[in-house]
Amino acid sequence: MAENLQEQMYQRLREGLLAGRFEPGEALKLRDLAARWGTSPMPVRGALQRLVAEGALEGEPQRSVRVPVITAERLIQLYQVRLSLEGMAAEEGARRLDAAGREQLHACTERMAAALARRDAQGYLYDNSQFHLTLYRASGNPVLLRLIESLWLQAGPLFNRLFRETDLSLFNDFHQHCLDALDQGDPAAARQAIEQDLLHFRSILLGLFEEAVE
Amino acid sequence: MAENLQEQMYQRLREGLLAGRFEPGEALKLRDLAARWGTSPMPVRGALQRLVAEGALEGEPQRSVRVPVITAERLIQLYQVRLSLEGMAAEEGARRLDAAGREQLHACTERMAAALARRDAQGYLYDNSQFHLTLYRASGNPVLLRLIESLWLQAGPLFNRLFRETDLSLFNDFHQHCLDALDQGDPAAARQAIEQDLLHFRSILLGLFEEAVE
DNA sequence: TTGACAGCCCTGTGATCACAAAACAATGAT
DNA sequence: ATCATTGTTTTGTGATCACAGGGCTGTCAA
Repeated sequence: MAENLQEQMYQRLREGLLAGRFEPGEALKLRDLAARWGTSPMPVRGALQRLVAEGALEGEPQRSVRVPVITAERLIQLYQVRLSLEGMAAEEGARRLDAAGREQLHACTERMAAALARRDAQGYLYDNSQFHLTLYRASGNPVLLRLIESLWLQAGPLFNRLFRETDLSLFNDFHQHCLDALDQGDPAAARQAIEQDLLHFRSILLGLFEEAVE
Repeated sequence: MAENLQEQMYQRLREGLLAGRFEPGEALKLRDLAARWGTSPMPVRGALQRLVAEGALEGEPQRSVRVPVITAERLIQLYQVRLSLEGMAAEEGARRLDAAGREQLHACTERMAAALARRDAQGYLYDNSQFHLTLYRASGNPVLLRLIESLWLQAGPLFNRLFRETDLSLFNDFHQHCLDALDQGDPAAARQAIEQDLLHFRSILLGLFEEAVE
């Protein structure tokens, strides 16, 4: 098992959040979660407060912690920052990525193609995140990495809707462009490919909002 | 007073951290702080964990929380991200800032000049932060703002050295350039001014490291 | 004199309890 | 019927206690 209970609770909540298992607007109550996981409310409290501090949940002082409801406006704001941060991480990562890292990225894209073929959105998204993460990690900037992960967590609650409502054919593949750029040693092109990928994803997510308005 | 104790503890710790009242590498111990502020260890624990989650303190699982020691490498990484994020916030803020906001910025620069004249580094830095904050706030992007504040907190422990060791004549003033750009309605120029300001600050801080090596 | 080991103390963690404020529901008046 | 108000329940917060793991020190052997 892990070191301490609070860390376990945090991981479970984070995982559930990224998988979109919590409804936006849902109130996460201490004693409920504690009872469900068989612990005292104490470690759950810590885990929730940590997620609030990271911006993944929102909680006013004396009230229950809630899963944030993402508006289209907030989604745009989120992606404005993601574009800047992940663009930088991609460019810097492209400069420093070694052969082993490139191999990992190739493996990821192959698995993504396979997942796409078998219409497995969840698998696709998982390897997608792995692809981005390993590239960004190569940038060697932990400050940057922490912020990016924080942003991913904030977008998490939207992904459950992707699983259900999205046509898989919408998933385009800018990762191949990125790989080509990496093999040619062109960091600027790698950055551009990543930014294109993010923009494409953003438009898909924004599309979900327009459907919801109807 | 405030709503709950944990929030008060958090504000006190944050303030002390930004003012550089804690030594880098210093271990912050629950019962010590609790006794000093006259509370139980519980709210202090929450406040410390929150600061760890925000990256302002570092704490391994079962060990005491410590004030991070900033290396030159980490400083460079920090400023790489600050440059990108605050540049974006400045440009967007410049686009949306209204007349009242511009008035506040003018007041800030006047106070900064006054502080400089009376050799008050602390006062200068305070109004400096206010200047940046009001400009960034005008960007209307809370996601961005949260990340920037998180980065400021990470650089906090360095500022106490500025108070003591730095020649005030080193403080240059790129804020006037920024104001000019704002009055002319030129967001790109405003961004450039802010970036110049950050780079200048960065070189001052890096200078402190070279002294320390001797 | 120096190295290792054992003991104690210090420190973070988790559980239980007591409390206050907020959310909810039932009851009453208009 | 609708809204305000009051009483009850729920829910987060803080304190105290019990526990376990790490670190430090003193002692003993080589």
